[in-house]
Amino acid sequence: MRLSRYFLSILREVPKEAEIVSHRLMLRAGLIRQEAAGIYAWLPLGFRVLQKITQIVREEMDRVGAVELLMPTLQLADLWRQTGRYDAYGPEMLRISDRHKRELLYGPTNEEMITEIFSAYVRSYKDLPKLLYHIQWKFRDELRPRFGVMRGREFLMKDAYSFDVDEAAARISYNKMFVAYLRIFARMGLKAIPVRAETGPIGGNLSHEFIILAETGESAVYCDSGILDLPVPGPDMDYEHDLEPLIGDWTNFYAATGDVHDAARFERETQASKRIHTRGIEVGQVFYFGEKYSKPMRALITHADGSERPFQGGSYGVGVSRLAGAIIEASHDENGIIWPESVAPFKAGIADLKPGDPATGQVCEEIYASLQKAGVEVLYDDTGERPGAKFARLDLIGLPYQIIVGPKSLAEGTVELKVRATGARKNLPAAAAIGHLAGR
RNA sequence: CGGGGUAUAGCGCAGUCUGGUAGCGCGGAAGUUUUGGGAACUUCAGGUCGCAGGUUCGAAUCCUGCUGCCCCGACCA
Repeated sequence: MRLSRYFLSILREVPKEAEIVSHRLMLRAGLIRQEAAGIYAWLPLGFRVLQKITQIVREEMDRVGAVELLMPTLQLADLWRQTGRYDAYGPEMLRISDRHKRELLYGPTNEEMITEIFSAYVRSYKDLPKLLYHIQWKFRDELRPRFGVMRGREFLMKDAYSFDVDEAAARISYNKMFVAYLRIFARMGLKAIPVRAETGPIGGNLSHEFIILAETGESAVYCDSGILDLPVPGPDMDYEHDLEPLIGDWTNFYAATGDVHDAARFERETQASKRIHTRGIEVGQVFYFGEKYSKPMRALITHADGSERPFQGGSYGVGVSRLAGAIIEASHDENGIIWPESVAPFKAGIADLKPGDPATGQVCEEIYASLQKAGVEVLYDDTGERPGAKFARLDLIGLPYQIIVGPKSLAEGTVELKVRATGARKNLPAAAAIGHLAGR
């Protein structure tokens, strides 16, 4: 993409309303624009990031055998009345009525709807287990939205739902999702740790929150450093094997957020040298809830013995739009964002330091064409800005690599390749720079 | 929802106390000189001063009501 034809407007000054670093950088780098409290438009550069995050989530869901569908944002109030949640939910639910005075709501979640859909088609134990998911915008009318997309009112979520015949089977589904989550966050360059979460009135111990570590995170985190060194399963992970031992590895270490932290237990279970106290951001939760929805909604499964029983359900959320902010919290410096390559809006930026000069222009064009041909996503700064402005802008938007083409290095037959994360630069011939980015 | 702020050009702000017909910086446009870490100068464009009433010869400024937005707390993916 040529920057001169793109739609990108960066801000030099910091918008006043933004308190935390990710919010400031997202506004400054032209990723988002606030349209109302907690409601944002995703500008082209930000939208690309959102798409990258979405795609990683999608790939990992597909890998565990989850099946994607798409449910609407608007739901009928009557559906929620079946579980009593319409009245229980409170003012966080955005209630709407249509021209016929029919009561609707903008969905804050979809358990009722997926249960209704599932039970309309599936009756037999032979059809289980099933995992379904969708990636959709949701709305919660937060009293006080803040932190940009980290806590908006409208937000993009991946919600997965599991359907099983009994608790033992449900646990298998839960474990699959647990492992998929480890992979999702690792692929985004994040250190994520599962933390045992409150399960509310349902009971049981099958709920974990996934916290990514970021020093500017919103909640305190206490954990055993051992959990940070655990290897995340690779893409060849066999999800059909027994995952209990693996889950055990990840859940045996002490890990807690500030609100549930037990200092005495922490000291008892963790050696002093391995105690870590840092901060983090919740980006996902996995949850087994049994018959919470299937029972009141009479979503019954016929078992082998002829009996009919509600299915055992679980739900698994990932805050997709929140992740965009969370990744920045975890990866930035004083000059701007440092995108992990997997979610970067473009892999590289090319800067022509002397726009109008035939020599630098031609080399830039060649590099641009070659990278495009090789399928490398690249943003070519072909504008007439001065070098300093181009450097500052590229650093701010945080593309992993910068190819800097200026008369100085060109006189020696080289261009400069800069790695955003480390600041490392080296001069090398254009062909070598292309080869480096295009992979062998 | 309690407490505290704030609203003036795309962004950051001054002007409000003491009423007199709107200003600065960034950003945008044009030109000249520049050109390896957010250039300098000149010129230009851009505002129903959040909205609605009221007081006044005259309101960004004073009064009343409303709304948006932000911060702290409680709450949350």
